[in-house]
Order: sequence, then C-alpha cells, then structure tokens
Amino acid sequence: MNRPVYTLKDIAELAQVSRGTVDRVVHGRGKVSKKTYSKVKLILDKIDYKPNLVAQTLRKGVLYEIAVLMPDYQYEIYWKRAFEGVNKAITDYASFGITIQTFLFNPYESLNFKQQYEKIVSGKFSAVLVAPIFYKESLVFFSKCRDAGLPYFTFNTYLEDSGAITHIGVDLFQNGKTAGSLMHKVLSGDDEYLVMHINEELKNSRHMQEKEQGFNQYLVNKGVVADQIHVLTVDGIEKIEGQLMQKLSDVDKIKGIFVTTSKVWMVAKILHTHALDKVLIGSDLLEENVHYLNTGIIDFLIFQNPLLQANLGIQSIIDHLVFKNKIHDRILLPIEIIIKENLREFQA
Amino acid sequence: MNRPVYTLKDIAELAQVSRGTVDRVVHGRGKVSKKTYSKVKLILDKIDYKPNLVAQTLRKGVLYEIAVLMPDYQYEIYWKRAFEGVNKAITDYASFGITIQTFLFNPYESLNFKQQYEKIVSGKFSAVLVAPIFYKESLVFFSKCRDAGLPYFTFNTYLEDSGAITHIGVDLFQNGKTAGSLMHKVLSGDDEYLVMHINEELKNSRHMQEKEQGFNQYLVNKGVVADQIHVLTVDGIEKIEGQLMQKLSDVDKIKGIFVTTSKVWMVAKILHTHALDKVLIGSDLLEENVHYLNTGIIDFLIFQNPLLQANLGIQSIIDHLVFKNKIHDRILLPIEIIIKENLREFQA
DNA sequence: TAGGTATATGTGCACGAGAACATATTGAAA
DNA sequence: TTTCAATATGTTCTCGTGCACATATACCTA
Repeated sequence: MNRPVYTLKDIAELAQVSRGTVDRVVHGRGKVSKKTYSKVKLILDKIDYKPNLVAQTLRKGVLYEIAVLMPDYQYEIYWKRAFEGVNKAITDYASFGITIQTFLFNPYESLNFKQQYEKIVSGKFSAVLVAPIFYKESLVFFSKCRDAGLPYFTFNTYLEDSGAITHIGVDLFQNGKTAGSLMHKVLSGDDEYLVMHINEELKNSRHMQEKEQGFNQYLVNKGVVADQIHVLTVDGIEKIEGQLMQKLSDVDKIKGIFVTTSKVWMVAKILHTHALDKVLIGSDLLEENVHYLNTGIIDFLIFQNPLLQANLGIQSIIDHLVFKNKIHDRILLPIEIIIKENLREFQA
Repeated sequence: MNRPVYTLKDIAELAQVSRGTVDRVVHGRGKVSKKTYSKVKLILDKIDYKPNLVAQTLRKGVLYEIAVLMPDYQYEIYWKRAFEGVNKAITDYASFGITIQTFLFNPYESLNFKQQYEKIVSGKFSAVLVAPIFYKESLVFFSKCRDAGLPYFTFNTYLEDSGAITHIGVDLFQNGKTAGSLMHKVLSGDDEYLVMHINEELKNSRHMQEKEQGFNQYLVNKGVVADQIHVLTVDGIEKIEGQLMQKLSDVDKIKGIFVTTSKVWMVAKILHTHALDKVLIGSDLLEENVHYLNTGIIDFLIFQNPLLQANLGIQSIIDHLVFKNKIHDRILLPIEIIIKENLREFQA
C-alpha cells in the first residue's frame, strides 16, 4: 500500500552521485551537467520524490509566509468571523513552520486597499488570500501578483477569470433559491413576496442581484406568477421605514420579505414597531439579526460561514504550497439555514 | 507581542549546565541532583519552555499515533462520511509526524467492538477517538483506557460521565426542537403531527427519545396541544407500511411527519406510492434520503455532519497531545438544515 | 588515602534538507 | 602540454531534539 519514503541520500546512492547534486536537480539550481541531470531526474520522477517537510522546516525555520488581505471588522462587523478564521489558522499552523500575516483595509476606502496590497506585493510572501471586494482595484492587484510570481487565492467575493488558483465562497444564486424555497414552504398559494435590497454601497450590488435572481427563479418554477413578486430597492437607511410601509400598504397581500443584505434587522425593527407579522428572511449572523431571530421577528437567516471561508482559504493555500496539489478552482461552502433552534452552535 | 523562542541550548546556557541535563529535567528522566533540578526547573517554568515540534518530529520519526474506533460503513452507510473525515485527517497530518490507525467494527456485533478495542489497548497509541455506540461495552473500554493511561475522546454518541477528555457531537434535544420549529412554521393551526421511530436497533433508542422530547417541547411551547402530536414506533421494517397507513387513516388531520432516524426514505417511499402529501422531516444524507429530498417528498433533512465530527475529533486530539491545551469537555456541532436548494454543498 | 561504585553531568551523533564552501573535472587559449 | 577559468560535483555544517555513550564528580569502604 504505502510506498517507501525516499530521502536525498537514498536517491544519491541510487544515482551514484552526491546528495548535493540531487539537491541541485530537485531545486533546479543549475550547475549540473545534462547527463547527470537526466539520470537523477529519471529516478526522481520514478519514485515521485517529496522532500521531508519536517526536515525542511527545521532547516529553514519558516516554511512559508502567507499574507491575508481582507476588510477590517472595525468598519464592517461581518468580517469579524473571517478574521477569527484566519487567527485560528495562525495558531494551528504556527508550530509547523507556516506563518500568516494579516493586512486589514477599510472596506469603504479603495485607496486603503491599495496601500495594503502594496505592502504585500513588495513583501516576501509565498501566497496571498484576498477578499477582493473592490472590483477594479483587485484586478490591478492580481496583475501585480502575477508579475511578482505570487500565487493568489480569493474568498467571499467571486470574480470571474480572476486568475486565482482557488476561490472559496458560496453560490449566491443558490442562496436566493434557498430563500425562495423556504418562503414558499411557509406561505400559501396567493400570498405575495417582497425582495428588499438595502443598498448602502454599490460594491454589493452584484451580490444582491444574484440572490434576487435565484429567489425569483425558484418561485417562478413553482408556479408563482411574476406579479406576486415585488422588489424594493432602498438606497439610504433613513428612507427604509417610509418606503417599506408605503409598499406594504399598497400591496397588502405581501406576506413574506426577503432581504438580500445583512441589514435585515432594520426591517425587523420596523415590522416590530408596527406589529406586523410577515415571514422574514435575511442574511448573516450580526448581533442585531440574531436578536430579532430570537424574538421571532426574523424567521430564517441564511449564513455563509465567513470563519470557515477564511479558514478553508488558508488550508487551500497550504495544500497548494506544501503538497503541490492541483485542487479545485472553486470551493463552494454550504449555505446554512439558521433558525432560532439551531442558532447556538453557529455562534460558538 | 511574541515572546522569544528558547531552545534547549539557550536554557542550558542560562542555567550553566549542559543540554543533556536540561533534557533530563524536561523529561524527568532522573539522574539529576536536587540542586540542579530546581535550578533548571525554575528557568523552564519562567520561560514556559515548549520543545520544538519540528525538531522533535524529525528526530523521532513519528510524533504521535492515534487510534480511531468506529463502525464499519459496510454495515451502516451513515458512517461512511465519518470515515472520510478520518481519512482527510490522515493525509492532512501525515507530513507532520502524526499517524492515524483506524479500527472498524460491525455496529451490530458488540463482540466485534471488543475485539477491536483489545487491539487498541494492547497497542502503543497516544490517544484514541471512539464512537461509543455500545453502552456497556464502552464503559469497559474506557476503564481499560484509564488503566493503560490512554487518553480517549468520544464522538457521535454522548455518554455522560464517560471520562472522555472531549466529546464531539450534536445536541439531539435541540435537533428535535429544530424539526419541531420547521414543521410548525410550515403547518397551520389545527394540523396534527406525527413522530415516527423506526427502531431496528435498541442502541438508537436514547437518540430517538431525545429528539422526540425536543420536538414535543417546541410544539407545546407554541401552544400545540398534546392531542395534536402522535407517536408511532415501528419495530420492524416490514411493518412500516401497514402501521403508517393505519395511523394516517385513523387521524386524517396529520399533516407533518418527523422521522427520528435516518430511515425516513422508507416513509417517503410509502407516501409517494399512496400519493400522499405531507410535510416530511428526517435525518442524515443517505443516498435514498437525498433522492426523496430532490423529488420533493422529503421537505427537510437534519444533518449532523459526521465527516466534520470525525475530523474535529482528530483535531481535538492533536490539540491535546501536541499543544497540551485543556479544551472544552464537549464540542457541539451545528445542526444543519438541508433542503433541496442547499443540498449540493453538503455532499461535496 | 587508594580504589571502587553510584550518581551526576557533558558530549557526540542521528534525523533530512539546504546552502556555503571545497574540491574535482572539463575545455579552451597560449 | 601547460595554465587558468568555468563548470560540475562532493563535503560539511546547521537547524533542535533525543538518546547513547563518555566523562566527571561524590560518596563509601577497606
């Protein structure tokens, strides 16, 4: 079953050369005659030599340094969990010679994003994990990484053709479908639906679109007619209450509301003060959302485990660096459905 | 922030003794005078010396050997995922000097369980992870472990006061509450509920009880009266259809069925052949269950990620052995709610 | 006090890889 | 053919631990 493990010494003996020469072939450090090179290379390939990581780490002190570039949770609490995921990875892998350095940026300042990525590009990292929430700036960053020969991995925000080795995230379309399905199970035949976009920031707009489309597609497949699905886009927090109440009084058959962003608690608050009973679905485990889930105003929260995303991101990088595995282009994480009763374990 | 890392050599210099002496103090190998011992020990404590794992692994070849004792999925397909979780851990940690040996037993033969654990007890393992599905036999095993000074961790099946260092599992009561909540959201006021236990094996009975209690408690709290909740215990697969159809014709207000075991697909099959439309909730991602989830007969599956349980089990052991962390007594994993729309990612 | 034996302490090697340094081999020009 | 450089190959030391072995003290007895 298990093939024997060869060391440099073994190979040196097999090839009748010295360890140093084998080492040069392994690392392509030149200074090897063609003849010896091919002789050693042949053996190397046949036995699929993998250097002993432990020895490598002991010798080099540090095996790999990984950079993480993500928003600072001081500005957006959503990122706190992702940060924790990175921290977990830091402690988990420190003893094995892998160090991780975190670069946080203000998610409302693309300039700050640039400042941080400059540090990474000019540093001496083996790979970088990034949450590319700024579209244009990220493309520039990627091209700089390619120039520097720095492998990059993305999480949270998917950019098509980014050139990232692996992306770790969730399928937003499916996320919307999940919301649609849950709501459809709970409501009955001629009830009507409302999709709400609470849109402080343009950078989220694609996210919201995808979710809406998934939501619609599910319902339409189930025979809900387009007239039964309403959309409300609010582009300022102060306008929410007015616009929502207007909509609900215009269309009193609306029985379910799907909020595409994490600001669902604002809707919950409004429903609560007006004593309105609707099926309410939102995203993310913000403290406020959890509160309204517990009080029963929010029925479902859909959760894209940011802690796990970040943690898996690091793991993928290590897989790539250490084990040289060609892994998946895209790792899709579960879309978690959260209700009051299964909330606790997700908060741990 | 980061304290400096001391090596044996550093400490030897600080204490004005040789590396060998420090080594003897660290490992308590005797042959050290009281005076030197306390001198070295003092320094050791002050700087909180932790041996370099990498060097240790290089020197010793293997750092730790971990045994896993769990059912063979050839007999019960549920365990396949757990097995995969263990395998993942094996490949993940192999390079770091941690080897894992798996001992599978027939979950219908307690004798086989004993045979396997004997091998572990008489082996040279550093720790063991066990799914203690046989109550009495497990207690014996635990006491043998304690005698042998072998730390043990449990997963999947929780035994109170087992003496395990950590248990990894899900809260079954909460599992039942989750089912109750989901069903209550979907059904309306005077619909009635049915809890089904499909009980091939006594060993599952406690599981099923806990789930039923959680289910009941939730509904009763919501004002559902006890008369609306029916229970059907089936103790032979061949009797399911007869008993179920009898029940449903007796009580035609039953609109939702909660099956406490993973055999929910059998109920789905029956409902399907009789063209009955009920809200159906069950457990576990068996192939058959997934099929009926996809065809819409099963509405929700509640999932206790066995892969993650096993994987986290190994991780806890490593935390304990390598980092000597005193961690939690009990790790509770999320209760995952699965519908057709978010199924895909859980199967990966 | 010499001799011997416990007991205490110090030293050297191995683990496998990496890299600096040392040595050997080639080839071309004088 | 000699000389020198360029290239090719071999050797040795380092990383931190663990353990076997070597050496050094202390203690006891004749």
